[in-house]
Amino acid sequence: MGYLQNLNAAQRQAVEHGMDPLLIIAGAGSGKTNTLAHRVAHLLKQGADPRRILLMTFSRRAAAELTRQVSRITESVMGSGYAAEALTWAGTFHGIGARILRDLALQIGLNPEFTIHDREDSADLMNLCRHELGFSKAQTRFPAKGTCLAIYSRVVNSGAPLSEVLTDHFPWCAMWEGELKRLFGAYVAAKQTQNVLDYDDLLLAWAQVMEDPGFAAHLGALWDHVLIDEYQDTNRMQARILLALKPEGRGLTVVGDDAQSIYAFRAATVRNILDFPATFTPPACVVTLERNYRSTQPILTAANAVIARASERFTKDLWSDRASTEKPRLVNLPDEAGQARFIANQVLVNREGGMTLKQQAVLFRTSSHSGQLEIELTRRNIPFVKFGGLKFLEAAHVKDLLALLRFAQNPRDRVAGFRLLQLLPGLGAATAAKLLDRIAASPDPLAALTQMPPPAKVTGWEDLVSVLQPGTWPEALGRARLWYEPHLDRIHEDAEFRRADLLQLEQIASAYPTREKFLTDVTLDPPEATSAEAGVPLKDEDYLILSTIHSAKGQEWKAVFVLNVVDGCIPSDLGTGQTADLEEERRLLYVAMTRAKDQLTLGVPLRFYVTQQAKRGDRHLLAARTRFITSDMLEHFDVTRWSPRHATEAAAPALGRVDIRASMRDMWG
DNA sequence: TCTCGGTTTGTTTTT
DNA sequence: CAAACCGAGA
Repeated sequence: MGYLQNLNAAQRQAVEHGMDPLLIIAGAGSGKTNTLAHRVAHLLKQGADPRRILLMTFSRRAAAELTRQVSRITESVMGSGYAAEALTWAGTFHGIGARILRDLALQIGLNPEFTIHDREDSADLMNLCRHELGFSKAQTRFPAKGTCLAIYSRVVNSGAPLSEVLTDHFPWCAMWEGELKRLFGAYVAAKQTQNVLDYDDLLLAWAQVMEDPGFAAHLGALWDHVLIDEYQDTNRMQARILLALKPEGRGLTVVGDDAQSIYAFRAATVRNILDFPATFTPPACVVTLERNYRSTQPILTAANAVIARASERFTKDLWSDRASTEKPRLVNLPDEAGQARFIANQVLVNREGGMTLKQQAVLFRTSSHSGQLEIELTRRNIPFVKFGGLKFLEAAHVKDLLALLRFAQNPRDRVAGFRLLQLLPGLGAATAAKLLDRIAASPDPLAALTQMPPPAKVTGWEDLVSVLQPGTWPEALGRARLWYEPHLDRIHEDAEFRRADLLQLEQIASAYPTREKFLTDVTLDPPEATSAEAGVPLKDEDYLILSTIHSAKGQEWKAVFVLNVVDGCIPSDLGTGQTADLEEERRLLYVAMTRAKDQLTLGVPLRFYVTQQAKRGDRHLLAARTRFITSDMLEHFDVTRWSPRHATEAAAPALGRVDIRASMRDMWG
């Protein structure tokens, strides 16, 4: 078994473990994906049927990475020609849920043509209900649509009663409990009549299907092996589903690390991991991987020091035999602009030293923190790609076109219809609502729309009706884009950039066999960035990675920079002082630090300019180093100060023509 | 009833 | 500094 030679004892134990339930506690960089991939390959080698393996990961990207590794290993073991594409059940909980629900739709009282709402769509629908119930007119302010949805989602995902969720997480909304209950009732009713599901429904409906012994047995029998990655980020409902799938735990493997749990805000609970062993009799086997293959020991020492202060903790310290004399750097900087210039300098220094841009990443707590840096990078012609933050789907023009497709797919989808109809000049909210009411009352909404006389004072009605008629895919999308074209020009100043996005969307969509498959996939796994942003490089070019810490999960780079390691950013000051929230912020910093292989740099800007002020104003606040790095931990860092004041910087040096020695001198100037 | 312009508000993280 | 909201004019 040559392929097992590269594994250490613990990894090997995990790979060769039999059918009994197994929990793998895998610290950061401990070869988790590799171990999981080897286990799958090992199962296949032993004759397991790839179509009877269910593989659920946190993100689509993780699923793709895992399947890639599995196929690499199986090919080396069993010779090429053994395709890991046969792993037909690999994806996210939500993606798998959508697939199961669509398959079973007719048997569980769902219309199989259902469409899926993303977060913004759900918030819009919540808003419609909020208006209909008259809550938006209340004399005291009613919670905003996003807040309402967050509360609803938390109740569904945690399984806790509304009152408890309110007092624990939304105390300022507690006075609205009665209204919220009514609102959520209306929201659920609206989803059902409109034949739409939101993200939470994909899990909720699945969990409810599992309550039925017949369906539970049927689904449980589909798979011999069920493997779950990032188990620390699952919530109670997901655990329920899993348990109903494999009540005795046979063939069940879960992998996770409680120190990296950063999705509690989405009702993920570490209890899932902690309680896993004792759920079964005899208890599940636990394998712990604590040898780190990623980072140098000084980086791990610092990260361990940070996580050691966590109030509750279950995994041990990581260790590595990658010695290094280079401690992680903690750099004090005058302000955010200085931080941006420092990082741009350092990135170029690394690059001159032979590290490509792709081997470096800048991480931050919230998407907006990278604003200054993006400006600096653009100014210096350093290409970058940003993960997390503004999504392709959130751009108005993309949403417009998708609304058209979704409405064609499901004419009862009120959110889509509402948006679509108002694109026509002369047609506003009131008219749109009236039209939608009328077609929703008909058994065949599309026919009703088609036969309807054009509303007065509205132009372009006939074109809209004709583009909604059924057609072949993907030609229908081409027609849709052509229809949208004049509206795009009319609505948006920068139509040119946006047109490129729509072409890209068409490109992506043409790879799908049907409109329904495309729509499902695009909401569950949206493309990352828009091309409207400046300086988006081509795929094969070298570029720097900018990412939120959340989106950086599971990834690694040679050099990692963390922005704003300052109280108020990490931890975010929105955390309202709840200890549980605070602990999550600590783990967030830990996750960021453990992404680095060779070089780790934490930026601490001392001054923040307040955003809301008169132009050229000088209101600012002084920030302090994050509370998670106390002064007694500073021995693990190389603490320096950098100021651009004395730096005689050349105006926007182009990439490739950089005087390293000068920039190194300037660094400490 | 629609649109436009001014005012207010609130602002993570993601499937 | 956006986006949501509100009120006046068309």
